[in-house]
Amino acid sequence: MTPKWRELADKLAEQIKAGEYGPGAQLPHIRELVDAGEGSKSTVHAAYKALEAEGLVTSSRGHGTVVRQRVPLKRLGIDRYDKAKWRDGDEVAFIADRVASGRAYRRNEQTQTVSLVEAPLAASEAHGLPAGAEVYARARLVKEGQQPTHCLTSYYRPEHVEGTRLVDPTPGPAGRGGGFRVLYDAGYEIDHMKEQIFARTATADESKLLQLPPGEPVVELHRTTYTADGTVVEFAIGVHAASRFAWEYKFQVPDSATDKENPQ
Amino acid sequence: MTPKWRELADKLAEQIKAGEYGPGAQLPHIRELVDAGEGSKSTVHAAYKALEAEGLVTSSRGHGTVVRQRVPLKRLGIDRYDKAKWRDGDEVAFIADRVASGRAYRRNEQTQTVSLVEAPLAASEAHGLPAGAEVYARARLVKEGQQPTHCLTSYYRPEHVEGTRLVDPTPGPAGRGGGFRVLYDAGYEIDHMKEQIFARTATADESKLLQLPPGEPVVELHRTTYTADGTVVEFAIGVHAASRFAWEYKFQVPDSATDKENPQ
DNA sequence: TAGTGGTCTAGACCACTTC
DNA sequence: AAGTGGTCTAGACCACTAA
Repeated sequence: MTPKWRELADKLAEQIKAGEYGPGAQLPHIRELVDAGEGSKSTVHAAYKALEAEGLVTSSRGHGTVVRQRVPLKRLGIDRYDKAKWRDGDEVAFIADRVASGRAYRRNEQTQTVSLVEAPLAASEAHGLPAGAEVYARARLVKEGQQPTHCLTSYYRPEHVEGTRLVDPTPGPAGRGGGFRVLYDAGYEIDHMKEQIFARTATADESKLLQLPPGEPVVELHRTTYTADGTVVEFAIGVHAASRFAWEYKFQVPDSATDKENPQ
Repeated sequence: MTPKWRELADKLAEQIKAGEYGPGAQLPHIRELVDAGEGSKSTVHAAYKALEAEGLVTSSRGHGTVVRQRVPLKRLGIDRYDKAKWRDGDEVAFIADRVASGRAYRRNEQTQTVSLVEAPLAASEAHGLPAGAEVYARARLVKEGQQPTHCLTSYYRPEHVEGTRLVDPTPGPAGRGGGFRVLYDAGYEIDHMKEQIFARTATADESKLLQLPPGEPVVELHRTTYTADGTVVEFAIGVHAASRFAWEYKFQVPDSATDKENPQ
């Protein structure tokens, strides 16, 4: 037996997908549907909550229930790390990202804090340090206009960054060229990377920080950055609002029969 | 004002994280908490639903509410496509996956259907076909024991696969070596790939198919497979239960200043 | 102040599982 | 039959927004 609220939710979802309610359109008010005989207030509310969980609508008190705008996914390819962007030019990496994607840059779209902390487990493992070793953590919250889109925390070994402007706790991007430029100037040129990606629902804290509706998925990205000799110079953890990003990777199909030194 | 059901859910979540309720443990029955003064049945139920949406517990009628087992993330690296697995050996690709990860293979863990369909938009674009062109769709649902973990639909151009055993609608993997082997035997050796990844909440249909609690995140994977001359021979869309998989990619940091023919 | 969604209750009833 | 979670109602009340 499919519940009544499910049937109502499916009916509305179909109407939304059919375009009967376009992005930004108001859905019928809860009390209207109650009067129309769709069930009690709790039942209609349950249907609306399901639609919200499925990412189709957002509800807010005083306003009503509105069909969500779908922001186009920002595609993240590996050219966002192009050395030319942060080594040769004056651009800060993430500004280059904005320019490339045709979005305007505004000040205060990124805030950062730097501090010496006990490394989280994943960070100490990536750096090959004992559990609980101290590392520098550079945390930033990145916004698109008013709306936070993701937060990113980089972990550095103290001996790699002490004395550089990376550990200067000034808000804003880490100066010209960003973090990779600072490492480059300190003699650590980045060479290759490993990215690990998985999705989960946001914790209560993250929902608040990224201003997400409860239950929204986030994508967690673990990025390990190496120099040519294999030294890990940065390990970063990003938490991204899943609705805003897609990742893209291109690679050769490996062949262990002929390719004894396969990079992966 | 944080609602009563939220407070109860947070209290229980903390107890779960503290290990007071280990994996597999029974949470108090709804009616017990009602009697204990935690609120009405609906209120306690709302708290339990929240915990379920957060992936901490599963409820089922007749049984009760039980703390979820955390299955370790299966890491998907690009070696899962290793040519040696499907070209040289007898292994079907996904069986090789199981062997590599130390899991037993059982029959009927994959079902498949093959049919000639109108290409979905993403598939026609990937193949460079006009919208609505006909393609072969090979859809399979992959399970881990009883539990479905992901579904995967491959789209092929008719001229690439007609007359091969790929379009023979027999359940089970596409014979020895799987789909890539069939293409190889037909003269299309795969060479490189593009994978696009993003996360979203499951639709109602997917929740049912993958047996996920409502609101669970899924990861959608778009895979485009090319031969050496750039012909697209397969475009696949996968929908994965987010709690079961992580993706891993390694790559060189690009440098457009020296590397004019950058692959990405 | 009026209208919106959100919470909560008490109790009836349903669907499923186990005994 | 007994016990589990799930659904549904009718109505009261709360929190927030807009005019």
